[in-house]
Amino acid sequence: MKLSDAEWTVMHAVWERSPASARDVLEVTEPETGWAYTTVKTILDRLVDKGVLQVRKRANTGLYEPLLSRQDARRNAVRSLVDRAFDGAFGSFVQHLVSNERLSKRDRAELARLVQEAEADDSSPRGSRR
Amino acid sequence: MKLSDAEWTVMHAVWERSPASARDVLEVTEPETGWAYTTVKTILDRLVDKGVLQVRKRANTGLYEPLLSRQDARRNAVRSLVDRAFDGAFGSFVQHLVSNERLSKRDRAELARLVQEAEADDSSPRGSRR
DNA sequence: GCCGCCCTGCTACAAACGTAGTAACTTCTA
DNA sequence: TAGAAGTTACTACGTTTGTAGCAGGGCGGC
Repeated sequence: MKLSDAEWTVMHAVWERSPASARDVLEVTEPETGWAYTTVKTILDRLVDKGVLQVRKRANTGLYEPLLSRQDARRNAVRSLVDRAFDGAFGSFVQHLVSNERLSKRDRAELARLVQEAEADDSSPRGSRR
Repeated sequence: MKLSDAEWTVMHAVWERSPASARDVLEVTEPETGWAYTTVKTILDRLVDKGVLQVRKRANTGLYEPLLSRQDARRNAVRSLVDRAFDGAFGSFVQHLVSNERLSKRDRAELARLVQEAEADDSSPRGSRR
């Protein structure tokens, strides 16, 4: 499932506040976006249509909850980027990151550390996942 | 500059064949996309409008050349992803990659190697970049 | 019980995108 | 040089996205 810019913004708010009313979302996003209440509402509705949010009625107010985790959304986004821009090759992507993005020293250290950790973790028989 | 899916596809072809005629692009993309000639033409024109391609007339045929390198396009795309999905935090992005994307053992090794390389390179006084 | 406020459900509308057709013009080629 | 074949310029049209207004219905306070 593909999220647009505005949808990402709303989703972040929902992930943060879930279950969140439209007003909750507005409160979180308004400072950044200056959106009208109904704008938020429209986006929420579209997200429900897309099946990525679920709505539960509490009195006359809808409470929205994610059906897609932030992590999964991120995974999708990364995959999509890799597909569009790196011809689906995760390797090229990684290579680009390390050689063409300016990682701060800290990022790089972090990256190195995490790689190590992941490496260590690798013995766990978690299965291969396509 | 933000590229759409179709635009990425065309750009890849142009990067590969530059300077490329519309027909060149069609040849490259057709197997994948099944596009009509005019579809390619439309996208090329839009890319020229966006200022990311340049066209030079050769006889009655336009030859297109990138004004944006693949690398820069990729950088933009990565930045945009980080902004949308990771709240602009490159660190979280990197963290996500290593802990939540399934890197193959090879990717991971690659990653580790590249990190090291980059690290070694770091002594060059290239400045800090915001 | 009534009123005001908030919420929802619809509608709207311009820009971007995906995809393509048509007409006219240019350029080989026989 | 006239027709064939390719190329462009323009138009088109449905969908998605960004952004929001309006009208009507319900709920909480007085």
